[in-house]
Amino acid sequence: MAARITSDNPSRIAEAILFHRKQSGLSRVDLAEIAGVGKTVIYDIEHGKDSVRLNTLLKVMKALNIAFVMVSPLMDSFERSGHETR
Amino acid sequence: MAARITSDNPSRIAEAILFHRKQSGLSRVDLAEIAGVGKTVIYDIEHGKDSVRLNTLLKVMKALNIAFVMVSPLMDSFERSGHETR
DNA sequence: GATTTTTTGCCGTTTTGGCGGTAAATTTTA
DNA sequence: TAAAATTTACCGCCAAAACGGCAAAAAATC
Repeated sequence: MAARITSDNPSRIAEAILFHRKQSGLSRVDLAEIAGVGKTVIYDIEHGKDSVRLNTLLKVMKALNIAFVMVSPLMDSFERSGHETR
Repeated sequence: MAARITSDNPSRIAEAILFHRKQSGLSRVDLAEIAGVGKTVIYDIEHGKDSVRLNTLLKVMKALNIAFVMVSPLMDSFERSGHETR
């Protein structure tokens, strides 16, 4: 239920996006339209481009029902300091 | 141990990064140098700019020991289809 | 297996993120 | 509480991300 991504292996994002798109039976154009982005950036993401913009990736992830989660040892106390998880 | 971020509330990234930087006792310049990015982008991230580039954010997150995780119902079968979590 | 339809790959243009420099604000220290 | 040191805010320039358009490749249909 979780694919850990670091700055060492951001290319796994590519694989995950491609996998989810295929499972959803969508073409790149379909996904681009649903996500509200251009089709080129879908191509870019699936080819491991890690310099895509965060908001663009988040839109694509949302279209594929993938959540972005930040994990760290300090995150517990962060969330307790007034920032709930919705 | 996890802060869920969606494309609806990417501004929580800002809060999380700020919190971690402060806990680490780092100035923006310090963090920028450790992460290997410019100081301006630290400012941008902490001010909720969600159009930063993914690789830049990943560098900053790594410097703060924060992992990026993708979560979805399909992720289990994705990981079993030949893509292990390292 | 030829034709049609769909999907993918990539190019040129426009828009914008990231950078260093510098000023303003804040904090520290004497 | 004034001076020094540190941190934060923001500007203009340059490199590059995102876009639409179109060609090539692949898949579907007959």
